[in-house]
Amino acid sequence: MPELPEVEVTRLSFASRIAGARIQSVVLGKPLRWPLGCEPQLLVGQQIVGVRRRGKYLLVDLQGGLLLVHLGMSGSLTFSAHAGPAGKHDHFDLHTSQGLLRLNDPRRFGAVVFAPTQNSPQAQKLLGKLGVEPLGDGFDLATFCALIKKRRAPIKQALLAGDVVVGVGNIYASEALFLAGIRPTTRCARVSRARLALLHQAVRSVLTRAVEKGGSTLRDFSNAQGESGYFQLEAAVYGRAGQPCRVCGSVVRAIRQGQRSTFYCPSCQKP
DNA sequence: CACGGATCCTGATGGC
DNA sequence: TGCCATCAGGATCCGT
Repeated sequence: MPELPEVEVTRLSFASRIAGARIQSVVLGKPLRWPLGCEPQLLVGQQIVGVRRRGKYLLVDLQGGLLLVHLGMSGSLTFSAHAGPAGKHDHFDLHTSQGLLRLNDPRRFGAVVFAPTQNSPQAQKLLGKLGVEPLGDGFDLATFCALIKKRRAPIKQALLAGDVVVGVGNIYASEALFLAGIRPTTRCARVSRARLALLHQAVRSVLTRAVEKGGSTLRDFSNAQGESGYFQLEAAVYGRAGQPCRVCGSVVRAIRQGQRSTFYCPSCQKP
């Protein structure tokens, strides 16, 4: 489901409300992608210090460790004062003194994993190979160019891989490449430095705008307060195959790359 | 080691 | 309450 903007919007919607809460009980549903990695009882009584984000992971800091929460393709979090009974797709409930944090995830590609510290093997297995944060200071153009130039894969695949820059998923990869005027199939090494500079800026701007809009283009996205209706951000190319490009009027095309849909404008985006 | 494909799972949608 | 194929926001694992 969620790319960086949706994860960040989710974080912003409950981080301050859950901070300081004490965990009262943990209820697990069906298995998620990975096991929790500790006895649920270990969490009970711990205080929640805060919620950070790394890539598409939410890091729920506890006094004695942290929970790494990933929403996979179809996950969403809610945090509410009054807890209803768990539904069919509610697979992780964290009852706290300040409300219930609940993960709903029909496809169960998501996960909640406990780690004793962020440097522990459990955490590093998931976080250790992640690329730089696109909205942070570490996302500098020279490093971005150097890493991309080393590769031979199509540029879109490199964006999605997450080991150069994190948080860019299938929707925003197509959107950023459109903004930069780069054909998604172009091999990394063949993208000019000038266009990589445009792409570097496009990644920042498309993600920033999506966070500001409250999480985008996703049809069924809602934040942890259950607020939806955030669909103001119009995609330039994603999901618009056969429709006219908003810039030049050419017909937007859809192709498959690595089992994922890619959309582009054949005249605005040059190979 | 970098790459491409298969894979986990459920639900929505559209053709027949 | 039809059946079947295809597709969906992710990312790991495995063979080459």
